[in-house]
Amino acid sequence: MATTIKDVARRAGVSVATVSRALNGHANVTPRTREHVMGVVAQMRFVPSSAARSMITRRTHTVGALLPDLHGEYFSELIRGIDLAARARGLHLLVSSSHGDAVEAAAALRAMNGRVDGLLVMSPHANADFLWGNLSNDLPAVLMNTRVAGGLHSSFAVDNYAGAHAMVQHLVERGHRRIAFIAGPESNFEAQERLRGYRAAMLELLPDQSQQVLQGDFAQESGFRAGGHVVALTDRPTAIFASNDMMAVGCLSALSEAGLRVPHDVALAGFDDIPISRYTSPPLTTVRARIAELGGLALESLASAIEEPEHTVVQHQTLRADLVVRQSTTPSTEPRFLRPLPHAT
Amino acid sequence: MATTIKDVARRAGVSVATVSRALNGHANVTPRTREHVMGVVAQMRFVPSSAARSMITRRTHTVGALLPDLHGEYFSELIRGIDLAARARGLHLLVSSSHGDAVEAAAALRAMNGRVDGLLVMSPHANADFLWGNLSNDLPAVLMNTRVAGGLHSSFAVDNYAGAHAMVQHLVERGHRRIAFIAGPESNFEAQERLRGYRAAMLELLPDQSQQVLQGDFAQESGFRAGGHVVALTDRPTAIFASNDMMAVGCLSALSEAGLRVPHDVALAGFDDIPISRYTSPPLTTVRARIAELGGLALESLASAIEEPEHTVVQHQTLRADLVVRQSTTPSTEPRFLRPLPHAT
DNA sequence: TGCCCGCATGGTAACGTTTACATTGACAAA
DNA sequence: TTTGTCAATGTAAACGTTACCATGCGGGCA
Repeated sequence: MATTIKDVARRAGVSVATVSRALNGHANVTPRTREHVMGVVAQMRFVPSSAARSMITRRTHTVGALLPDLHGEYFSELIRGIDLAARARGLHLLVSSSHGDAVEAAAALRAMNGRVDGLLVMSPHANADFLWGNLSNDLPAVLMNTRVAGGLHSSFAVDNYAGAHAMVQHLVERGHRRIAFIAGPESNFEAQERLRGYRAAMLELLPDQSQQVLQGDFAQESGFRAGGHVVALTDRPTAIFASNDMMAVGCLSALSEAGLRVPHDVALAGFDDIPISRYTSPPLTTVRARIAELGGLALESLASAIEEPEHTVVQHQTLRADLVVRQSTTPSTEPRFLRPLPHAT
Repeated sequence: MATTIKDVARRAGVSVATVSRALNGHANVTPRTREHVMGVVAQMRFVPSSAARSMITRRTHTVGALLPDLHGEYFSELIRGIDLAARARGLHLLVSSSHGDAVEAAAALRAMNGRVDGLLVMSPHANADFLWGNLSNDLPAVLMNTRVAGGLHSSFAVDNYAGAHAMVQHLVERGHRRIAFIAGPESNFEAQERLRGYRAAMLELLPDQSQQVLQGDFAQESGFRAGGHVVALTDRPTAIFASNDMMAVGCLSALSEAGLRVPHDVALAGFDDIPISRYTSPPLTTVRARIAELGGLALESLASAIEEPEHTVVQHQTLRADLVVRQSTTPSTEPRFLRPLPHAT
């Protein structure tokens, strides 16, 4: 049915090898022949079967992305960063998202095997055993925001710990003492790191204050609930640090429903700097996670690992997380400003 | 290097044909043999080469999604809907997003050829010529939110026209006369339909009022600018209808910066009902576009077109867009309510 | 007992491409 | 003229799987 390289060769009056060479820009083809062949190719609207091609070249020109059950702008930013970098490299992107448990993630991982030249993995289940058990040994993989540190795979991560630490410091500098924290899902590595940053900073800067951690799950709804909870407290915190922007937005909604004004009655901060955080009212003080950049960097690293497997060294890079101060923690008369933090390892 | 079906056959002491049959759950294989073979397969961690497999079966078990340059929650919701439905069907998802111009989109489309069993297309460039020119004729494709109506491909679309119409009607019922509209990108089909709905409803319900359309591009920033513009008007509108939620959020930010209270001083409405719209303050009145459902339905349709190409009929389905009334258009004392609209064709 | 039928399994030709190797022909050097 | 070289092209063998047909074997039936 579909036209093959043989049909093209016949029509062009050359051999299949010549067609193949012309298509792949090989040397040793007369410009005249190449031109003629390409003309026939265009005329017949021939597209080489990537299956047959990748069968022999052992390249699919596709990378897989194994992602957790992500919502909202975090997800779209990540995909955007990856997709952009992939297209620039001429790579296709096979995504597999939203698998709840480890079994599902393992199945997804295995199904990718053979379909992709490399893998981008961001998964709460991605520990060393999981990867070893489900990943073909010779398949390059790059990890994002996971805890497998000393493993065989390169990894990229946002410096969640330092970011959270800096945010607490900012709040303390603004005079806050009772600072509540809305945590993310317990199994999530990023959530753990942010919580760790909060606890460390509190211990360091306000050793006498008790820490106040509310459970959340990174979804807006949980931020809303946490906000409602805070409002009802007798000894209300003067500042709330939500461990992601989505929850901060939910929390903001709960606070304003309760008639509390931000930042006058209570200061509020988030984490991620998703695009929408600039447009809440008041605009949200947060930590810039540069998620798109994370995805792009991970893909670049993966792509070079694919292209030259032997020259590749395993690297673990941490992306700086900058504090972004907006009105949700400062009176609106003060100018907005952006303060970079020193790069943490 | 990698283990092949031959290795498995040799180790199991059977022929490759038997291994293949066992793997694919074919009939005519003794349970005993099958079990034995599967044991060896598991032991050797053998994964069949999907390239070789799809070369002969002419199935890749992958569908492609060609998407425009989307941002924010609209994008993530859409992908989520598609991905979920795809996994349920055992299909993989190859995404290609964010191509600015038609040339880039055409390249992306052609590159998908042969890698996928079918295509999900949402693109401002997706007119009949574009599709015909770049799509293999025998490749099933389903369109989302595009204007190619009478074509060869099934299509699914949100009823943007009726949704926008209903929103204007709601605002009129609440006593508004001067209703401004923040439009989306001019080339975008959805934006056009929403604008058309606004104009038609205005003409029908408030024939003497002049229409007031501000240009936007669906990004928050443009909503923010439009909001700033409205604030400065001498004969200020009493209601603003942003043609998507992202712009509404941006607009809300501009309004509150200017000291205007929503909905007391000015009412505000959006479109899409992205998750965040429930958590703005005040919560946003909007039109529920059910984007995830759109993606899921489109994929279901595509999947059945792939499975039984001859039984498939071209269908054009329009998804009802329900009005969701929240506090941004009603005083907060009134209860929130949800009112479904009659299904429009 | 002999024959036939059906079932489990084996052998092998596809699938469409790339690529190593073979072949051709032209041209220059001897 | 002969011969060697090199560029351009052709030929055919891979790649790993599935599908088709052949084969052998055991059992039921005449």
